[in-house]
Amino acid sequence: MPLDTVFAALGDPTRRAILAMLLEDDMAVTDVADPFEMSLAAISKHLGVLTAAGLISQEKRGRVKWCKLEPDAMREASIWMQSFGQFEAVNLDDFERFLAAELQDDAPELSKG
Amino acid sequence: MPLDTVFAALGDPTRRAILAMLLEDDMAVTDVADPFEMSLAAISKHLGVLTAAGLISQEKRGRVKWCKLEPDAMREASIWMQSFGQFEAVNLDDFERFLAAELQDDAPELSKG
DNA sequence: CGAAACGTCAACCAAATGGTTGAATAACGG
DNA sequence: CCGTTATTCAACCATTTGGTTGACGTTTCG
Repeated sequence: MPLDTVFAALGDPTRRAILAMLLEDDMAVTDVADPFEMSLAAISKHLGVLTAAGLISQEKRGRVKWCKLEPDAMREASIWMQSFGQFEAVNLDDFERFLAAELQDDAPELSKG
Repeated sequence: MPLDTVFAALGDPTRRAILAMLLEDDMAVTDVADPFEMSLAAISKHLGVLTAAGLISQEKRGRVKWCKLEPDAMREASIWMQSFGQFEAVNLDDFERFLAAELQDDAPELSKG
């Protein structure tokens, strides 16, 4: 069941941090591991979990294995959550304002004040 | 970290099934357990996990403990996910700050529009 | 009162998870 | 070729997870 693996994968803060990093750019395994205070092997395992969940893909070029975010994998899970529609547009006003500010210029200091 | 517990809770199919049941109506623990082929104690544990994650609440009236869906708990997780699927352009740091601010003032009116 | 229903607790178990280390494999680069 | 870099594999370990059973406290009801 993809929902099982996707949600389980997202349940770990290290893996969410990895996804956040990959949001900015594709990365090699070693570079993904760099900011973390754990072994490369541990990160390699986390990447395996993310890959199994379909949240990222890995492609080997030469001796470097590139990790790439696969945002589509979250779609099903996201849709499942939204089916609990009761929780109503998560403050969509605030969210849209956030997005507008975000997409408008490069680095808005929105949390300021 | 709420995201940890929410995602981890959602990673189990039994617990997702329970949430789906509670979508229809509040239920007593025994009735929640009924359709499952596992012990009442096991379901009780699952309900504990869901409660710890804030995804449901439990209120005891008489000898019956009623379980109620708390859809708000999914908001943060849902927003987090949507940032990947649809809004790759957002700055994740800003986004985390937005989330923090958003959740700080206690579930701003989400009642339907 | 005494029995049954509701639910949790405690002890236990197997399997999965998240981490470690050290050796192994593969590809570059001098 | 040989050393170095990139990554995984294998074995191991501690902890958590998801389940079981049986005993236990409450509340309801005949």
